[in-house]
Amino acid sequence: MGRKSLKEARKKEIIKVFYSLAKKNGLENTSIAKIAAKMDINPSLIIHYFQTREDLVYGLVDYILDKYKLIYKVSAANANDSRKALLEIIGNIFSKKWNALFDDGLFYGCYAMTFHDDKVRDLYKKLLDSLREMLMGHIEQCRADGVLDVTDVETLADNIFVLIDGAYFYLSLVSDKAEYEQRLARYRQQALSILHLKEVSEVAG
Amino acid sequence: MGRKSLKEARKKEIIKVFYSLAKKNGLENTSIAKIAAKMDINPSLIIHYFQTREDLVYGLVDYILDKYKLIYKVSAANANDSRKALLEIIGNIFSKKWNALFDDGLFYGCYAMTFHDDKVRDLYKKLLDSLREMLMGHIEQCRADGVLDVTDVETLADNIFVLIDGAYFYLSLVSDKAEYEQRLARYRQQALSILHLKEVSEVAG
DNA sequence: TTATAAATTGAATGAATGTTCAATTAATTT
DNA sequence: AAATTAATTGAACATTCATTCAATTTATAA
Repeated sequence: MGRKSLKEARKKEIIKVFYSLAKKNGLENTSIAKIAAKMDINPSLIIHYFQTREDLVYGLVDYILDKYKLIYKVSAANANDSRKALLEIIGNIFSKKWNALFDDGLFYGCYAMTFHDDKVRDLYKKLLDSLREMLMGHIEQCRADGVLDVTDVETLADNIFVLIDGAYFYLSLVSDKAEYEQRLARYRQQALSILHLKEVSEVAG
Repeated sequence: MGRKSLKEARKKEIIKVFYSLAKKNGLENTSIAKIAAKMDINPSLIIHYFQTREDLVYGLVDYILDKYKLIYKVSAANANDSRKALLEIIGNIFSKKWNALFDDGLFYGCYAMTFHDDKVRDLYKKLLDSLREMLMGHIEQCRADGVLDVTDVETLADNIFVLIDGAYFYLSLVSDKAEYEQRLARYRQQALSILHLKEVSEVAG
């Protein structure tokens, strides 16, 4: 009885427009009214789905973190080869795929919110911790398969994450394309070096 | 003739209040009106000194980056001993001094602005680059003094910075005090290890 | 066709925003 | 004391903001 609910689909649409506008103009310059204008709908419709702007922002954070997670995804082709899986992840992280997949500006913009919003902080913390767990799992698997010789898996994983976060922090300020790619390649090499892995051949994506 | 100008002193006062409010409530929740209310002055006075809110924010960014720079300052006592100087810097960076000196939340908040504001981007880029130059200078001096055995000074300095930025990115989400300090100590050790320096004794601060 | 439930609109709200301008107060020099 | 310059106030501005609520449109099931 009654009309079919479009709730979830519509919410996602709204968040996508929110994302694209905030990517262009910044989080603080993106209002509900502007999102509505871009979608050619009434602002009150956005409030209808997200009760407050706060909730809308939480939705955006969820969306962003979901995208972020994708970078760590291992393709089916490499799922059963622990070494290839690890190489694929490292490859994805230090590649243009990163930039294609999502916007660093928004990632840092929402990250800055973690300092004043406990919910956002929890979302970020949980995501980052789960990614660490995931990477530790892969490393552990490599060790079990005799591919890697490690004693402290957790520290090793942490070193990789420090490298990632530190690398992109400065990289985001490098506008020269050549320098950007050069650095990216160096950081990838460094990651492989930390893992005592050598980049022998192409890895399926 | 006429009244003495308080301009610079007053501007600094305003920025300090801006800083403290933004630290507590976030950059986007801190308006000119709120700053004025806190100072018990008229909002138009703030506009009188900073013509637009934009300029006010630039003032804040300057203020924050100046504070940031202080962490890399070497005390007079260690200025002539290249090894001690380097140890002091590393010590300062991976210590509570960092948090005492300034707020990471605002640092990241302004950092997020770099993605949409060219001026802020330039300010950040120039600061970070000048710090790299500075560290390279110290490392170079250590090499000249036979304290350090390095070939590629620039890469070495970059590795240190990646460690710093990567470390604090995750650290800012660690709320457990014990874990925080434990990690901090480990990252400091790692920095020293990268530099092939050993932490022998206390260093004057 | 009618009942129902969700989607959507539209108008209105009050509060807060940054900014303006003229008027006033306060300090300093001649 | 008069002139001068800066500090500061106070009132007003148009905009934008998130949010409210009632009314209307649209799709689906009975």
